[in-house]
Amino acid sequence: MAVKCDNCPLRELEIFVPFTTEEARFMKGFKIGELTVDAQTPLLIEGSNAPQLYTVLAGQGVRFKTLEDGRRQVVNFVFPGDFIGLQAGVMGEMGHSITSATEMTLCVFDRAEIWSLFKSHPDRAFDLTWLAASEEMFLGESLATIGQRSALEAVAWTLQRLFQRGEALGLTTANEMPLPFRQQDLADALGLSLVHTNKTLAKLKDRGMVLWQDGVLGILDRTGLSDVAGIPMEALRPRPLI
Amino acid sequence: MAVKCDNCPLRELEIFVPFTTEEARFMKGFKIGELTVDAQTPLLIEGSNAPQLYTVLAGQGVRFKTLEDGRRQVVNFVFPGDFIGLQAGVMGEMGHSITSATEMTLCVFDRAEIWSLFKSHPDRAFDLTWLAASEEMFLGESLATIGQRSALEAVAWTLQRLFQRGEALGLTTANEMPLPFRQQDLADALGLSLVHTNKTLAKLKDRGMVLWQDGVLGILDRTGLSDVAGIPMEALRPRPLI
DNA sequence: GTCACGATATGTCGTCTGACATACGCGCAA
DNA sequence: TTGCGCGTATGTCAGACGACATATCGTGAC
Repeated sequence: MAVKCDNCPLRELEIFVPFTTEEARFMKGFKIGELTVDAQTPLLIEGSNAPQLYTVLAGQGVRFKTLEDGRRQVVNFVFPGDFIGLQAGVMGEMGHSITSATEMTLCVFDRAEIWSLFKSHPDRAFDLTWLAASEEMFLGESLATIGQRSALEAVAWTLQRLFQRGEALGLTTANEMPLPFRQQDLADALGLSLVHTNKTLAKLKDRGMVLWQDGVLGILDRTGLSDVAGIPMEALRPRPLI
Repeated sequence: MAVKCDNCPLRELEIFVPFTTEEARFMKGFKIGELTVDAQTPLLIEGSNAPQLYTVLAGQGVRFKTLEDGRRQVVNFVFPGDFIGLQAGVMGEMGHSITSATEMTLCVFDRAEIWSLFKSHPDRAFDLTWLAASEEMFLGESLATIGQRSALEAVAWTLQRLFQRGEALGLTTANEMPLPFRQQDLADALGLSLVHTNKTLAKLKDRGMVLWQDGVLGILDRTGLSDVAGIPMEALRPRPLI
């Protein structure tokens, strides 16, 4: 890990969420610095109370829980703009771990400053709650996917949601986006075995719907994929940025 | 549905969260009234933007999502003290529906007042975020349960968590608590078929661990159940009340 | 009383998914 | 070059879970 500030991609993000000058000044004080980590680096650990919170500026990661016997559940995938450490920030304990999947650049905040945010910037505090509620909503959908959908439906649904997120973030070019995760990560996200996930992916590939190779996801048949996934292929609304 | 105020169980709840006089005055203005509904009454509908939010004063309910083809995923069970409608309150849209399982008494709030809460009562706004983060944490655990645990483990885990919640709320007497849900609700919560849920429950009953009959859950072997569930059988921390 | 309906219970059989084995390609180190 | 580890791919077999059928019990309508 090394703190650095060059080549900062923050400008990109400011396109999405324009700050007022006062807000910018406050957030600047809120911000401790920037952090760049390598791929496969643990950022936050389940059960810990991290003193620092992050906003992802670049790179991707994985949120996951580990059961006592080693089984792993991927709770969500982390993308630029995501806020990391909210649970530690308000509850004093993370419910899951977070690890980078690629090199990541993070905006670092001080946990103790959350209070001042609630006191002096209620609109930003509201955004924080919005993020938490949004995450809760997504987890509810994931629950429905894992609980109710078949393996084929679940994989199609997940790839579609990932691509929708990519589109909302401008990570896509034509019908492709970077997806630097392993099949094992997807399997752990869906509660499927690695082998069955692989075979299910092969089925979607055979049907000419998706192509996921070398860390790049390609959507070849949007409508077909939507039919299998059971949700319309529309883009997502933008999220507030903390 | 009928609004009434007699026989109000609010006193009970105030034991857990003492308000300052100013807070009490504010919350009193925040509160519109009380609502009592029969069992099996829809309270909030997925996708809707309810003008009113609730805190559960008495009774139990179910949060659930419905897929296009009718499949149902129970997201969580609702107990006294739970806040209902947060997603509609901050995002303008519910991600799941909520239906009462028993007769329920609810404290009614105005959705529009959430803003004033953030502006003038940052500590209460913080509690709101705490609740959202807490719910997110629980959903993460549920994901891990549905995704990773076997049917037997999952049922044991759920019954244990339900009993822990009951203990934290003072709903338990000795080793029993009211659990007015159907086996179908549990099945939909775990992504299992009704039949398999029934057989799994029978297995736990045969082992002398639990007894769930006539809306009453009895824990006969706490340590045995904990072993199967894979989590220690300790009580939960109290939650803030909105 | 009796009929219908919902919830729970239990058996049989089929299938979706997991476990295990094996193979291929690639990057990396000796 | 050779060997090793990691991720991906594919086949066979086994098991957990779902689908269907059926039965019991209690409640409510008539």
